[in-house]
Amino acid sequence: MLGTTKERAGMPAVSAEEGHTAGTGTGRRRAGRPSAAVLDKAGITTAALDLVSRKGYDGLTMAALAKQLEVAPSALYNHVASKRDVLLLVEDHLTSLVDVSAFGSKSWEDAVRTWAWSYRDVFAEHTPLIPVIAVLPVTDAPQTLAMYETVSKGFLDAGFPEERIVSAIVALESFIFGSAYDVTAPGDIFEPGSMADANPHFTAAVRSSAGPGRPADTAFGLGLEALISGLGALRGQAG
Amino acid sequence: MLGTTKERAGMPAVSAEEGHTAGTGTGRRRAGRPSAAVLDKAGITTAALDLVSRKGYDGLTMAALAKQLEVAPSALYNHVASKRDVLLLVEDHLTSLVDVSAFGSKSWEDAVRTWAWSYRDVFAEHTPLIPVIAVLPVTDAPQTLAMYETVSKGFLDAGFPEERIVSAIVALESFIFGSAYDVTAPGDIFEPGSMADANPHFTAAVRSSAGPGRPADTAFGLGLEALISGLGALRGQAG
DNA sequence: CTAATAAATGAACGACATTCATTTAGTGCT
DNA sequence: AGCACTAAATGAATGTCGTTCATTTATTAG
Repeated sequence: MLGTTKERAGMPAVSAEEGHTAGTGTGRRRAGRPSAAVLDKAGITTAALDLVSRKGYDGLTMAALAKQLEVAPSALYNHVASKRDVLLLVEDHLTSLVDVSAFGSKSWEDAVRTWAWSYRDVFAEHTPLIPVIAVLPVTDAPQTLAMYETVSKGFLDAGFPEERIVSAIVALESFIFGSAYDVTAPGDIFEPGSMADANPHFTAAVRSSAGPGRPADTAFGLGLEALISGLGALRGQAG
Repeated sequence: MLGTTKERAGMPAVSAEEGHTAGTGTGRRRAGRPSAAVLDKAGITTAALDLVSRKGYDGLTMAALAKQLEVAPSALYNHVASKRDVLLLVEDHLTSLVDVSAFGSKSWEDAVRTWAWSYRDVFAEHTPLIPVIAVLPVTDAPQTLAMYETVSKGFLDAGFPEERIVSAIVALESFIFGSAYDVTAPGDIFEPGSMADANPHFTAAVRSSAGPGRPADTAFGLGLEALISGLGALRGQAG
């Protein structure tokens, strides 16, 4: 019931832009409602993104967020119900950064490729969001919904049977989310170490797998091309 | 430096089995080292699994774990360095439940199918582990390493070029982890709600996507078959 | 004008993971 | 045997974090 009426994503003038310099402001605000609202969802979102980019997700605490916005932590709860809500705001903003432009201008294969790589790259920097996203109803995430709309239309126009589109997108998305983790994994994650002798085939496979570019990119490319050709075969079929 | 010498996974007699009845024991243990050790890694692992199955991952706290084992929370830190360590113990145990038996007895396609479904099913019940696993060096996880060994050998025997095996496994695993989340997602996660009108193609796709069985299973089956046929094409090729 | 609501402060709470001093028991060395 | 060292437990304490609540002040609706 709180904060439902006013806030829009229009970034109303100043507060969001100025607040997070967190600088040399003379003193604290006195208690009570200020004449101009200090917080809104857009400002909270950009402050959270800023904080994450500087301090990582460990640094994204309600207290740190409040400090950046120069408010008391409890003030945040007039605009979001929980920290999870903050993460949802961040997630929805990030989704708007995913490149869906190739749907409509390129072939289905190229469009999926562009979209998937972009999607993975965006969330590879934000893996702590993945457990939240994956169980998140899209209802509360307009940008996410917009992305699905564009992608769905691309699949439909490419001749996909309507009943299979959601499954195909979910399959791709699952692969994308899982792959986002790989990007941040340490390079030696598969080093068998002292147990190399007991696992000879795997050890040999690891040793011989070095190629150009990041291993995570190689694996992602491999899986993505497999999915594209496998799923592409559904086009033009009956349900 | 602590607890490195003695403990093995051999489940030494009683402690692991009896401890977690947490029942009508008369009183507290007096301070100081007990004659027979109360804790070991195997006991901690089974107690953690028990706790998770009864209370979920929210219920898996160091305090609750200690209570189940009838020790003080700080006693746990003589055997694990952190809660993350506990999660690693749990993860490695779960990996041993994944069915790799089809490698060696069935065709490569059938073996991958069996393995992948089993792997997904096991971790669908344990999604909070996924962020931990995904970045986890296999060195500390012998069961996990053993699984990779079996799968690697299966790929090699099926004619996969050695340099591609790790990438292929990573691609499959990424898909599996991502898909595990879907299983636990709410059924109405894709309901566009009030924004249905603004996203007609996606809304139509969602409405028409109802089929027999769980939606998560449909999507997983679709993606897995695509990956199997796409990756299977690598067999017998040069690197 | 007045009641309701929105938006801020600041104090407090309850979990939780983790650390530390202390106590007691086993182990290895001479 | 005796002694130092280490292992394994208790119990108290700490610091962080998300969240709630009473209170204050300003805006808005009727």
